[in-house]
Amino acid sequence: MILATWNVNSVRTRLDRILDWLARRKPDVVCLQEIKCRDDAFPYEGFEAAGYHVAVHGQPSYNGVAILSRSPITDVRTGLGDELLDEQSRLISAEIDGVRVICVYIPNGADLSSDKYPYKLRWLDALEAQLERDHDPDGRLIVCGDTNILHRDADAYNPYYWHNTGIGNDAVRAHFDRLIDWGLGDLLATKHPEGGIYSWWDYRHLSFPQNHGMRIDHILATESMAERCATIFVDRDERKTAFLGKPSDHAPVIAQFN
DNA sequence: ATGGTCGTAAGACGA
Repeated sequence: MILATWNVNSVRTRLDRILDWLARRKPDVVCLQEIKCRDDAFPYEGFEAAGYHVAVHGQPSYNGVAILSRSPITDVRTGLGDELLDEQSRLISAEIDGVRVICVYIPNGADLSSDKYPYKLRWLDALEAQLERDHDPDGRLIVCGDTNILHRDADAYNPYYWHNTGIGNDAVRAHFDRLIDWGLGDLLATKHPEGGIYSWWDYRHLSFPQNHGMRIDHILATESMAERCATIFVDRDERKTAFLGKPSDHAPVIAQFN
């Protein structure tokens, strides 16, 4: 099974590029974030014609997540069971071939003085509660998406810049630690502990050509899935403008499981 | 290292 996660920054603007990528990479499961459209505006037809089942949890303008799968999707669930947090569409999960796949778009958090920062902490609390309540670290589980968390200094060009922000401060890193402690492995960090591999580059400041990026898109998995992971990489070509036109500011992360 | 870019949707706002 090939599984990918990709913050596409608008699924409608990026549709042709995503379909071209699906044809080339042939992933079995794709978790999309920032689709930025309502459920009824999602381009189902293109993905279904490409052979994918689709589960969507949309929202106009901001946020929105979806799962694509070659195998049938069952038991779709959305949100965190918290009225305030579920005003924003940031979580969808489904059962696919006996694996629970949770697709997340964790809040950015912004500056620590912003009210978006406590919102992020509340969101992470609720995610951890959902794992405790509904899932089993001994089961087959993948949690992936745009986590908006810089977990290790090795995962950013300039980690110090992020240390006093909602992306990389100690409190947010401690939340990531708790996900690991619960029983999730960071598959890319396990395979490539040296770091220096990024999944996001700011649109500004020529960040991508200079490789001034950060790894904030993760594929986390319980041990029974982690041990089946053969390869994992960031598909950097999808961040290139010259390749197929306007890219998202994120590149896909792709993992292959035996 | 963040004025400098995007997407959405029609002027900011979020990232």
